[in-house]
Amino acid sequence: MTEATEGRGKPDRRNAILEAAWPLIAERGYHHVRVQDIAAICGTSTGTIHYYFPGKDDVLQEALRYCVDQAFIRQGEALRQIENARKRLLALIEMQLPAGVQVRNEWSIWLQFWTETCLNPELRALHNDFYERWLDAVVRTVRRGQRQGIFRDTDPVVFARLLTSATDGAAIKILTGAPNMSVDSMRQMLVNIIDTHLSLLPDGGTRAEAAVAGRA
Amino acid sequence: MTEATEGRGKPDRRNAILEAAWPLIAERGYHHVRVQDIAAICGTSTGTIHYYFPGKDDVLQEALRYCVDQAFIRQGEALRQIENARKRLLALIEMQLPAGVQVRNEWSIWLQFWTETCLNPELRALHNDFYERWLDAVVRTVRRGQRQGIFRDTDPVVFARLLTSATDGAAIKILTGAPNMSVDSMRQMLVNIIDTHLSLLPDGGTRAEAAVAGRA
DNA sequence: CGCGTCTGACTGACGCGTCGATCATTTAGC
DNA sequence: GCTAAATGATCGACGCGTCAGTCAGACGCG
Repeated sequence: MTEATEGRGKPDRRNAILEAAWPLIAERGYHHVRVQDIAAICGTSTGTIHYYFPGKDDVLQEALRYCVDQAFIRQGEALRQIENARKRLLALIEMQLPAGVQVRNEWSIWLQFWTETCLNPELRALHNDFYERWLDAVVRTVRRGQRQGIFRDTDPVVFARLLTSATDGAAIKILTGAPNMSVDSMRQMLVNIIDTHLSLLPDGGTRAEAAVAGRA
Repeated sequence: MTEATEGRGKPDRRNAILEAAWPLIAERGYHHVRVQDIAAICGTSTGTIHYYFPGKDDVLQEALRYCVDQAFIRQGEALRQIENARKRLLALIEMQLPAGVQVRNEWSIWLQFWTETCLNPELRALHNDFYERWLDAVVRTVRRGQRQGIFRDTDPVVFARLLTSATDGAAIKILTGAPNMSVDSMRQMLVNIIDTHLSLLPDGGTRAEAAVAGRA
């Protein structure tokens, strides 16, 4: 795969194709994206797309990787300056809320990625590589909080399983337009999970502070 | 839609087509199912499929409805004889665990349904109709438990949001082959949610009993 | 500097396989 | 013998991938 999908020519053009491809996938869906559509957005021809990528599937898979990598880098930068573990978790949650178009599109990509992975086990390795990063981010933040003495000693892996499951499930509800879930109630639910499972105080601790930090 | 998809002829043949279609969708994916494939399983021709359904999309959408309805009926029957609210919830969870091929396929259908609904808002009404049933089942069971005096007076809707989100998220992890989630840890996680949010005792109550009932 | 050559990005019309849908025809039931 | 049910060859649209060709700029050489 490395040499097959390794781009020829200038990487800016190649990136332009990927940058055009992934929002298209997010909005129309993997199976409804035509090579012609990507070419049109880049202001180029279908031949050019095939000049940089062997086939349509390669464009789409690379676009997937591109999108996930971009998001991961963005999150990493945002978290770098936050020391307090609780605030890191809250910031992590805040960045996952499908509020803007960007994050909504990223969730759409994930949803489709899940579907394809479920149908085609060959994608599992790639998927789990991506997903593990996000899960590890939670686990490491919990451990940090426990070292800082602001979190109870809950099993970090078990907690991360719960938090990420609830996050994914809630995002689905929002994307599908479920009437009983909104961005606000998603935030509230996730913050509540943190309070319930990590807080030192039995009643859940500083809810008010959490809500404020969550909106930052 | 009503008259367009309303079947002609004997309903057994029509149902046979749907019965053949939905596992095919679950295993190969909506977009990879050919009319020819469905016909082949039924031991019939593509013409017959089009005799009962106007187009391919109609077959697939009806198959979706068929699958969801069947599952809902099955669950309703299983729950009918269970009086105790906690045992009802545990049974509900147990039936959602993607352990066998049947339930796995149903989750695959849901996953694809979510994806399509996210991409095509016209499906939202249908999707929310289906989803609401499952959410209501949880809400009503919680209320029942509160009337029975075995559940704390947590907000049933908020609780249902959490439980269903976590369920959906956990199922996705299992279907995508995530290394840190198994059927057992999914069960454990969901039972733990019940204990934490509904149990009368502060420590979570009868975990042992719950685990046993869960396997029934 | 000027000329010829070469390379490599880019084009877009076309071939070809695929698949949904059609419809003339056959078969079965009453 | 009439109607409903079922067939499957055939049509036509669609879209991926190919490939012969264009063009601009780099390069070498006198």
